[in-house]
Amino acid sequence: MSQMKSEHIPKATIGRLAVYIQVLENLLRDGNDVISSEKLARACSVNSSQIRKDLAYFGEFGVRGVGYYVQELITSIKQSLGIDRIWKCALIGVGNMGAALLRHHDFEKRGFHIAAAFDCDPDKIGREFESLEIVCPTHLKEQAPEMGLEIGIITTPPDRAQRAANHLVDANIRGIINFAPARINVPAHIPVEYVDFFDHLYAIAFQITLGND
Amino acid sequence: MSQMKSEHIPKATIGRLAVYIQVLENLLRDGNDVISSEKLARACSVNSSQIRKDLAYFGEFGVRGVGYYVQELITSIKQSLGIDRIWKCALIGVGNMGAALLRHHDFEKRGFHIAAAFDCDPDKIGREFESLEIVCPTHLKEQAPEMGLEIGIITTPPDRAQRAANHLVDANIRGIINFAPARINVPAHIPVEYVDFFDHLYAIAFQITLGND
DNA sequence: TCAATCATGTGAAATATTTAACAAGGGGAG
DNA sequence: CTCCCCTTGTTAAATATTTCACATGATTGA
Repeated sequence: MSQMKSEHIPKATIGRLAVYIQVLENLLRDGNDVISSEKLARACSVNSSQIRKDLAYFGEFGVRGVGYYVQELITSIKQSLGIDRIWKCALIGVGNMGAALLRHHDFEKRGFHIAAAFDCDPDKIGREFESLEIVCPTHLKEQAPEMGLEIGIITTPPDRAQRAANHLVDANIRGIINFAPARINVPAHIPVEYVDFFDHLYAIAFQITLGND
Repeated sequence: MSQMKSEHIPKATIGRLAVYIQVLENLLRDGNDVISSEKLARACSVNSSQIRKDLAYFGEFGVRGVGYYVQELITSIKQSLGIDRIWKCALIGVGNMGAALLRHHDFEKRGFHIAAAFDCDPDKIGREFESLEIVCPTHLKEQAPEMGLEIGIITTPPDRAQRAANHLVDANIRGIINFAPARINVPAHIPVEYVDFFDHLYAIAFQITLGND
């Protein structure tokens, strides 16, 4: 059980926890059982206090004078993030991006099971893709509770994103990942994350350009 | 020419500029010619001062008493970010993710042209994918300058990411996007961005879990 | 032309995050 | 058992970012 202190947790901390997991899993694969915040910090390119502080939001996972047991720490971080279980997801929009995500089997590996796929294109409805029958989004409201769908993944064109969001909200989904390049409006209690990897390309372009002025 | 003040620019600002572009382009499509920071702020779910301050790093793009001319602002932001031109990219690792990116034609639309694809798998070398011949990464060093490749995209398995990075560095690439779930080491003058959309899934899982404690 | 209005750009105040510094505590050698 | 070493967890200081508040300048209408 994670010994959670209920302080406000910076969003940046959550992002770094994801990095720590990644690095810790690679360390484990290489046979490291124990690691100090100092060494982990170097591997993640962050400050070691940062790591200790990030972890302190959730509990005390280390042993003074020793460091952190890698496997244990991975487990603790996953518990803290709430990814020590399977999350069932509904995907809306089986276009390029949607199809790519359905094929991308890492979802399962990482604990996110895409259990249903929706699309409003009549040509697609009824067809099977990656052993999932494509269903009309109007059925979301009835299927979501039946199937226990909790997270919605929007992969529609931008002008359909809001409609997809409405369907998800209506179906009582608890959180949304939006891959469509458009902002959406949903009730405040439903968290939304926007994914657009062009952000990162822009960041690189900017940094390169900056260096050369 | 962007009237750039050389102050340090927060990374978060770059991320928001990408959001502004997205929202502005949708506004333009809907026939809005002019917009105030206040209205844009609401559409982006940020504070209006934030927008004015973000833009102020790069120049003065608005008209007092009026607001911003949407098309002009888009152009100015793109200039500021250095994305008012085509960037040529080299992709390494034609697996699931790499193939998906090669098929994803938005790259071209957004000004990032994947001009060459590399993979060290002998079965893949020589084959054509999306009208690109897959080449052995050892040829990067000779092809990069010839073709003017500037940005490297790593889509290898995690244990191959560092080797891919080394090839890119050796070929004098100027920036790297790493989709592989592993940290890489490169000289400090080469910017690296890590892309992993599971970060966002973790963030959603965390926020949902938090709400229910 | 002048006043009234409006929204920008910006310096100063309020927050938030990161880093540094160290006290607290576990482990091992003698 | 005690002392010494090592690394954590945490408080306090330093930085960075965001928000507020308003002076500045452009536009419009009388």
